Amino acid sequence: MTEAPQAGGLSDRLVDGLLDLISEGALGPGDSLPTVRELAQRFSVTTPTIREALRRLQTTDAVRMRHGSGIYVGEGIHRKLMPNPNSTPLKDEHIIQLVEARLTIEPGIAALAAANRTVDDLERLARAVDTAKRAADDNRPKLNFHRELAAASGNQVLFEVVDSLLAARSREQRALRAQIENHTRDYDQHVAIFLAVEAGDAEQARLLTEQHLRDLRTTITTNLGGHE
Amino acid sequence: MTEAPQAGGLSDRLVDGLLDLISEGALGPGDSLPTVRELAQRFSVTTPTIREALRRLQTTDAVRMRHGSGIYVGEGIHRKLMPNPNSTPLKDEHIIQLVEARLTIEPGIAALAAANRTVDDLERLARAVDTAKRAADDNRPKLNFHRELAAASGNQVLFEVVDSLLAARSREQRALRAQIENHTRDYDQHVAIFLAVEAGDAEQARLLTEQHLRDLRTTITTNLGGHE
DNA sequence: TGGCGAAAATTGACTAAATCACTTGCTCAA
DNA sequence: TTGAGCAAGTGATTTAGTCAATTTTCGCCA
Repeated sequence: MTEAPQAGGLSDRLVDGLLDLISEGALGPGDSLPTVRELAQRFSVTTPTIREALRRLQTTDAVRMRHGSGIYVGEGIHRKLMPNPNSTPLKDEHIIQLVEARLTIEPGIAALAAANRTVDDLERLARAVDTAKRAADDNRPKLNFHRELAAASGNQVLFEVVDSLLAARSREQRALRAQIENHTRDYDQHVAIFLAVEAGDAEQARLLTEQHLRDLRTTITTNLGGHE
Repeated sequence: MTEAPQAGGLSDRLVDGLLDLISEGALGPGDSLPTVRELAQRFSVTTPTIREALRRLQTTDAVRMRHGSGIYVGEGIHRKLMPNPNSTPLKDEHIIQLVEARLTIEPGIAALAAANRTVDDLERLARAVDTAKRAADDNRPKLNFHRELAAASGNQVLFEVVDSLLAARSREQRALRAQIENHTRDYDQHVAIFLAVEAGDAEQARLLTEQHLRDLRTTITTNLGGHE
């Protein structure tokens, strides 16, 4: 019956209206939107009101508001899955659940990557393996091995899953992580996984990734359980 | 150079301040927050400004604003992963990627569920199996089998992964889904998976789930790929 | 006494009109 | 060519209200 054109509050409708504006304009990340004042006029509301809708879109990086410059479409506009941008500090329990989730998910992704990787993927994977070694003096952006491995699977959704899991942790565990991780062992295992992916050996990539994450889980649980 | 006492914009600081308010007050979903005017006064800003921060928190269901009633903590406050709340319509390509992602992830979750399920999990799983049959006349909430299966794994992060994947699709694919899915086959396969989980047979649960999702993928790709 | 219903208080939603702060691009001189 | 500085454009925030939905209060009536 009622097709519910009035979904709810004005703010909800403005969010939809802004998303429509982006869709209908075929706008992508980096493209600019009208000014706040123009948007307010176009939707027949005042600036504080359109601003609330823009803040909601900013939360998921659907838009970016740059002071003095303008409003732009962000990378989040195409995203399907994401880490909670309003996250509360993680408890130890969740850190363990995070690594166990990766242990469940990533071996299958490694197998997919071995089957689907392109030469471009291999190049980025190789750079990711090295990134850990060269530390900070590099001018090129730091690449995370597990993130690039997921990208090599060719499935954007799986990439977003892994990216979200990694982001959820790195939000605050950076200090601890640097201490408890075994960088030498990680490097060797990353190299082994890379070689399996390069060779297109899906089963080997799966097994090596599983063992790699099993070791990581052991390291984390022992360093976390004895402490607090 | 970079003295960085100011984390960023005022709105960012207000979001953090509100999250701190929730954390320090040990508030959980359902608990109420001060009124907009009180919050504005407490943070020494005006109402439109605190309102923008509240809208950002509302985006992830960290808070809920109920007109005339008040502001309350929402379920999203504990969430680590979520579907994009400002999503753009999915393309066919992404729908296929979604089911392939599930095919990669869910068999392992089924195995975990077989190992970790409690009697309470089994009861909810059984209800989820039936839900599809009884359609809408039920007063009890509809339970999704795959969501409950993920819950039975005992890992909250894995549950959120599956929940996000399911939510991303169901946002708009409901009409299509009803047409292309084979409900009878799904029911039979759900029953088989349930029995394996109940028996604690992890490998059987993994294999059955893999086959179930393989069938689902075939159904979707054939009904979708007519143009490609 | 019990509860029903209207009025009042509370609270979020939104408007309106400014002012402040940051960016960008332009001009012009060194 | 370079750099400083000005000026216009744009987002950020304030101030001071009005409107609308909910909740509570309390008197009236059965």
